[in-house]
Amino acid sequence: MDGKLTLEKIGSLAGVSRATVSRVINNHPNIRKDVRQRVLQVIAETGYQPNQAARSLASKRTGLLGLVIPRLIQALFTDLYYPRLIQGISQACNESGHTLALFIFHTDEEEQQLAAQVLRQGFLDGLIIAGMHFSDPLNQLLLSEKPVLVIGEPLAYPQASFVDADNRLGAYTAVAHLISLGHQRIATITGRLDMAAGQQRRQGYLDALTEHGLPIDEQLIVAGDFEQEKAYQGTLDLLPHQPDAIFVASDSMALSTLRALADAGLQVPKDVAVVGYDDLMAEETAVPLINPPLTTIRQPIHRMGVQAVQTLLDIIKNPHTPPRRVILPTELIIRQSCGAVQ
Amino acid sequence: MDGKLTLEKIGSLAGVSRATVSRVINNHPNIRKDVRQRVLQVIAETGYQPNQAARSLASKRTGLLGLVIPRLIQALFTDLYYPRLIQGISQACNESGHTLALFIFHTDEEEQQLAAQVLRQGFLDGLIIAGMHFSDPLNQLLLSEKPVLVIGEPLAYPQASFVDADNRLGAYTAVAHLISLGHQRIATITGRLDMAAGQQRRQGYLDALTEHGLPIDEQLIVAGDFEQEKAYQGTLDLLPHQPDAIFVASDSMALSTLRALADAGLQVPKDVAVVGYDDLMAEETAVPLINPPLTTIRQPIHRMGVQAVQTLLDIIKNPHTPPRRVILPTELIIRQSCGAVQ
DNA sequence: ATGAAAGCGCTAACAT
DNA sequence: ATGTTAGCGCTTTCAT
Repeated sequence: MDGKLTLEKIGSLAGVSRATVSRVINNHPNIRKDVRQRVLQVIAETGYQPNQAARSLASKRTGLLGLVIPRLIQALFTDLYYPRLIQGISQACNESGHTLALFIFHTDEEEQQLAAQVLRQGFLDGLIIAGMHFSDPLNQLLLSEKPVLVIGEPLAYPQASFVDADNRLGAYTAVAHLISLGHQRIATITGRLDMAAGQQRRQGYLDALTEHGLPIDEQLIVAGDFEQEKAYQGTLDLLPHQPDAIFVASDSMALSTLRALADAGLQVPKDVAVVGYDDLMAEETAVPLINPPLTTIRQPIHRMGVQAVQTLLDIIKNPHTPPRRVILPTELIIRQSCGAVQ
Repeated sequence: MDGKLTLEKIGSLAGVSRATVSRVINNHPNIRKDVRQRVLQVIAETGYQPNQAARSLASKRTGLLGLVIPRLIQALFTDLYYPRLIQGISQACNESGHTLALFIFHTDEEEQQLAAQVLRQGFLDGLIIAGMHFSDPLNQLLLSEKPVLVIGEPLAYPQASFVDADNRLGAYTAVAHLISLGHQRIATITGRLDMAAGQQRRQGYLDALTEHGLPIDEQLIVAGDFEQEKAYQGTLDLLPHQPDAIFVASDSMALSTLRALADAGLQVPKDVAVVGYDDLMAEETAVPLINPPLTTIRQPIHRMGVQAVQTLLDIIKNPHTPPRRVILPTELIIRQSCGAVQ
């Protein structure tokens, strides 16, 4: 009974041609009210669902947006950045009637192999790439004809459209806050410097010191990589230079810093103040148990996801227009680790 | 130059018909070695990519597997269960040459509306549903013709295929462990009892007490819902009945229990031992900072994801066969909160 | 082992 | 405002 419904059949049931039914389904103008009603009626009664493949073949659109997440497995396991991003992206997809295809690459080979396949002809209407770094083989995707939007400014590709949070200003705010609390020897543990997030947060740190007339001391700058191990060691390495505060470029690293300081017998914030970045330790879970609760810069991750989809759809709709550069604001979240509050 | 490549064109370049090229691409047998070579050669040289929509239209397969996650936003924000599950599912999809379409529902309406659309004709080859509860509107998806696999046993639909971890045995193991440590008044905070995970873990708790000759004391059983708030209050409610240990049906709730006990001035594990469930506080992040580190039951979440895809593909390949019931083992992870180690 | 040809179900240009 | 018709690019019988 079911399963064999086609436009043609719906048309004959409604007493119109299949073209009219198609127009009704696709919300074309210039359809008589009563005809539209009748057609919708039949569609509802029969439970007809258009065949997606046929639509795609004829229209050259699939309604599929791809989200590509590179091989930094660690991050996906470790914190809630990607879950929140995906949440935002998914929500925006639902709202715009698109479907989200998720590509997570687990190995370099997979990344190489599948990257090409992601671009399969007529498979995706557009592509969102999250978390690239400079030498990422995913960069090749940026060169395709397909509409692409990157999350996190891709420094090596100034012509690419992207959505990002204001890393420089976020870091600046964090450090300025520490300065306002009276700290003078403010150290930093940076993120990966081959990613915009790492570079720009470092720049914000430097700018804050400079603009407030504090000297830049290279010994107070440790190169991290967003991973915990280096952050732990980096913190220990900083101690001989007696920082009175540390700005750590991610919360995940900041946890290691807290641990290292505790292991060294130092109290936070009494001996050393700490500010993180990301606000990924959700209130509801770990925060109340982390001691002391982490002052940090919150990124509007969910909104970045939503924005990414909206911007991508705009690119799809208006190709051959200048690249989009969307930069969202961040927010200073004050908790105990900076010493501003008890 | 590019972009207009079709089977026909590849065929003429290789000196064969388009049918032969199709066979080569789809690894059909009965193709002369040299012909296959020649065709593959041309494909590689031209960078030809088959048009997905056309393939789907003709073959009635899309290579798309859907993953549906119901509207329990909270969970996605809060812990790493879904990220790990998605990771496993994605990996298995990559390996089998399928693409993962992700559907996250954020509101009830979305769930109602989109659930039908997920079933759009010829859009998905199959469907994985994660984290349903009894009255979930998603249950309607189980009634469709489409191959469906559920993660987490759907108690109301005994004929559905599913993958789950052994909740009952996991809980049993946790409680038996507490008993072996000499605890006598073991309380529990259960999960949602309208989900198998909640019900079965509760059953495991009961079985462990019974089999070890301990009495069941209803006052030591608090109904939780996998959320933090009830767990906090539930823990406080338990205290007058002087439990010497608490088995909490999820790590997330167990954190609240730890907090409540601390707030009540009780020491863990000295005054009260605690065992959680899930092992979602990844070693690399919060664990070292949670005090005391949580003894817990680890679920093979990643493997459940992989298994889900494999089982679904098996169902797609062999329809009209009995439902699959895959139950994976769990593992007791001993840390400090149970008092077994220092 | 290969080719010819018939669709798959829809959209969109064209015609009226 | 609606119908007619020509593909879209592939898979899959059916021949040979």
